[in-house]
Formats: sequence, C-alpha cells, structure tokens
Amino acid sequence: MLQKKAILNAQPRSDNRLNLLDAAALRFCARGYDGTSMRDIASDVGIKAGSIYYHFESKTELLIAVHKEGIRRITSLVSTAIVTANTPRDRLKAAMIAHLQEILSGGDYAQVVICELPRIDDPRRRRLIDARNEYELIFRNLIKDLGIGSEIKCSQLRFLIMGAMNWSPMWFNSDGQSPEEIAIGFLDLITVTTD
Amino acid sequence: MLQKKAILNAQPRSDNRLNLLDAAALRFCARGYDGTSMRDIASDVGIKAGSIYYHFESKTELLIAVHKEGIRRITSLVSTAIVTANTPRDRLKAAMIAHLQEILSGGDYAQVVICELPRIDDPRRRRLIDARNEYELIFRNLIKDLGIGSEIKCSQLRFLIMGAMNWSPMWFNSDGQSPEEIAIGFLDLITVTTD
DNA sequence: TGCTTAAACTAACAAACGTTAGGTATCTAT
DNA sequence: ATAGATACCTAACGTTTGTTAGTTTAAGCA
Repeated sequence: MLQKKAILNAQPRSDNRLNLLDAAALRFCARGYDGTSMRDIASDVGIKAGSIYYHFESKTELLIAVHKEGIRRITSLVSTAIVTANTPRDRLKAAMIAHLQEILSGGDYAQVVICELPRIDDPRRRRLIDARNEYELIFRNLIKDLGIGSEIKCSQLRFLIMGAMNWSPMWFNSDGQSPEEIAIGFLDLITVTTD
Repeated sequence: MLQKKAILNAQPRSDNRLNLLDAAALRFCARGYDGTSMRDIASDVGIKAGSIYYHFESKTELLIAVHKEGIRRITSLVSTAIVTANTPRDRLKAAMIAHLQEILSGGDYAQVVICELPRIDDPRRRRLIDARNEYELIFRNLIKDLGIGSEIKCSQLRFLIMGAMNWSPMWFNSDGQSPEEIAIGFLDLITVTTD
C-alpha cells in the first residue's frame, strides 16, 4: 500500500503532457513554430488552450521540450547503432542508417530538431542549436575515424553527408526507397580516399 | 520629348515595388513567412503597412513574387554557367558553383526559394514547389548526361548533391571556404563510376 | 490653370494570437 | 469529513495580425 502510493506520487504527470508533446511535434513539423497556435495544439489533444499552461509555462518552452526530446531520441538511437559495428566505415554506415530512419520514419520530433531552425536573437533558443551541434559531434568523430588526412576534407565530407541526409525529408516518399537503402546509396557514391 | 514621355510611361512602377520585394526576401529569409508581418516589411522601406497593397494584393502574393524572382535569378545564372563548359562533368561543376554562389552570397531570394518550404494545402503555393522542381530539372539532366547507367543511381546522386548544397546555408560562414571551393570539394568527394 | 493618375497616408476593422486569473470538478491522504 | 493537490475549465486581457476604405500629396499632361 505504502509502496503503491509512492509509485503513484512518483509519476503524477498525466498522459496529456506527453500527448501535448506529440501534438506539438506534429504541428511544428507540419506548419512550423510560427504557423502553429496554442489553440491548434490544445484542440489536438481535446483540451483548451489555457490548459496547456498547466504543463508548460510558455509556447517557447514547449518547443524547447520537443526539441530536447528529439535530440534525446536520435542521440540514443544513433549511439546504440554504432556500437555493434566493427570497422570505421561500418560505424558511419550504421549511424547514417539510424539517423535517416529516425528523421524519415521515426516521427516528428527529429524533424523538428532538424527543420525548425531556431531563428536568432532568443538566447534560450540558441541553446537548441548548441544541442544539435553536440549531437553532430558523433558524426564528426565517426568521420575523423575514417582516417582521412586533411581536416578540410573531413569537414567537407561531414557537410556533404549531413546535408544530404537532413534534406531528405524534402523529397522522401514512403513508397520508394527505404531509409536504409537511401543511406547505403549515399555512402556508395562517396569516395573515401586516404590522401 | 514624346519619346521621353513614352519611356517614363513605360515604367511607371516606382522603386518601392522593388524595395518591397527586397525587404520581403530579407525578412522571409531571416524570420520565415509566418514570422514576418506586413508592418515589418513596410517599415523596412519607410512606408506604412497599408501601402503595400498598392503594389501587391496580399501577403501570399508577395511571397509568390519573391519566390518567382528567386527562381528566375538562379535559373538564369545556372543556365548561363553551364554553356561555357565542355564535358558533362565540367557542366555539372559549373552548375554547382553557380547554384552555391547564388544561395550563399547571392542574396536572400534564392534562400527563400530553398528554405521557405511552402507548407501544404494552399493551391497557389503548390505551384511554388512545381517551379522549384522545374528548376531542378537542370540538374537532373546534367546528371543524366554523366552517363551513369542506373536510373536509381542517378536520382541518388541528384539527392546527394542537391541536399548537400541546399543545406549549406545552415553552416556556411563567409570567413571560411568560398562557394566555389565548397562546390569543388563536394564534387571531389563523389565517385562517378559508369557502372 | 485644371485633370488625372500614382503612391502614399490615416484609421479602423474583425480575427487570431499568447497568456493570465479565478473557478470547478475529481481524486488522494490525513 | 476535511484539506490539498491535480488537471482541467471559462472568460477575458491586451497585442498583433492581414486587410480595407477613404483621403491626401505630388507629379505629369491637356
């Protein structure tokens, strides 16, 4: 009995907090932050706009929460994907597959991280960019491990790969190639010479 | 005298129509369509919001005008860039350099075309996507001329190149590599085998 | 000098926006 | 039974939004 109470007290947050996060991610992804109103998000979960403020203290904070959750998910997926691979090239390949799977068929959180470029000025939002840059450190290191000499070549390769991947939501069609096939196709087109 | 009048009558449109286009391109590029108000744009050119409607009949029409001008400029630049090159690979290289120059140091019009993804639903906006796809036909043909056999490999290569280029505004720093160097760097990383 | 037109103005409209204050059920713990 | 917290509600607040109607100013043309 006492334990049961303790458990209930440990998770007093209702399901609707998560529902709100999901709805916000979906809306931000489809219409953008500025194109989404609090009333839109609220009506998606069946409550009124004012009630959102019980769970999140502002619209900005809601975006930050979605962004943070998106970073958490994709970081976790990519990190666990690379540990099973042996060679540096296989690790990069595994990371690319995981990254593409998450942003193309993993839901809206990752796309918010990628597409909803936080516009300048707001200091709280600048931390979102920092968080994304920290995530991309994974790829920076994976590419460094390929053994390409030049520092410039490394960053060029990183920009090539990240750009191709992050742009893919623009043209992806779920009837066509799978995220895995896309990742492998990209990697096959790239020359990794040890100059 | 009569000629002079005729000439003046032939261009009755004031400079402010173009100023408005420039200001709108700048604002849409920096803050997005939904993040930009008509009053923002008006104040940039020193007029009041209501006066915009003498030149453009709505905010959407203003976006369409910016988009159309962006397409016009980049199509013109890329088209003229490829005629001076001889081999298929040099033509692709020239197109990539022109494309990157325009979106990285050519002003805001091209970035509006690329980044201000017109959200769904609006039928007038869907034509913007069509216009962009038509522009990208240039690259589709350039890549086809490379002589890669497989149809799939061709589209993979196109997505790789276009993605890397269109993502570049996210990380570009005018103190670093020039658009031309970036284009060449990308192309050097790509294997073009005639399988 | 008058007439016409271009290009702006002022002032307001209705709607939508993010946000807040205060109230109301429902449940748990004492 | 009472107290307190949880999760929502209603109703409004002050702004900002895109847009419109009517008016004014300045320049060109008869």
